[in-house]
Amino acid sequence: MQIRTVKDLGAIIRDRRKKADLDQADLAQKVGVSRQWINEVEKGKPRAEISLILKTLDALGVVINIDGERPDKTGKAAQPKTVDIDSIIENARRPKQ
Amino acid sequence: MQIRTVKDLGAIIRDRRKKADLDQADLAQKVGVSRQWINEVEKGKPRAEISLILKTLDALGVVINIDGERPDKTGKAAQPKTVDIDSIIENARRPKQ
DNA sequence: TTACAATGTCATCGAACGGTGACAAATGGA
DNA sequence: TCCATTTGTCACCGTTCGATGACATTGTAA
Repeated sequence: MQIRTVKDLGAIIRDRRKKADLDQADLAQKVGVSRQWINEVEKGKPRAEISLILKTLDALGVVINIDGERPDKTGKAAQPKTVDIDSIIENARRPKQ
Repeated sequence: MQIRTVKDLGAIIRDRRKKADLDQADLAQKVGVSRQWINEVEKGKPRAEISLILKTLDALGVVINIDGERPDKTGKAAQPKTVDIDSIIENARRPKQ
């Protein structure tokens, strides 16, 4: 499954927590955060700290990985497969602003 | 590649930024954050906001995905493949604390 | 070396963090 | 239904966030 938003992340965490037969308090203790924090994160808290998120996923045995470039049609910020000469020239132009 | 720590994340971001031929200021503008924030994140800032991290990865065309259970030997918090009856019973026991 | 771009670092500031303690609402079993 | 567990939500508080502006350091091409 692919993760693009904090809501995706919250859904994953809630799903895995339930599959592990843990309540929010159990998971909170395992991770070392408050029960309220787990609750908010599962609902998609946008400003949660990345390291706590990583600890939470780790506690649930969830593996995050990165693929190569995003396939063209899949994401909104598709990457050009070839070198973008124009942008390189643009970057090389002297007055950046 | 697998991501387990904020340092992994920072390394990915720096690597992809350079491959995209962007400097920190370019990426910052694309994501909508300050150049300093990009700088700190690339060095493994542990308390960065998850939503900004996701926006950054998206801007770089980096796809994050989740696999099933972590393979036994790979991670420190390995998940039992079978149902853990003991922990279920423990959870079911009346006085939680 | 000189000069400029890129990166690293600092202080300041308003805003939001996460923890705690408490209570209400929802859920589920007897 | 009753009752306990779980989840959702609130106010308070000390800490840290990320933006800004400035300056130092490093990298690199002329």
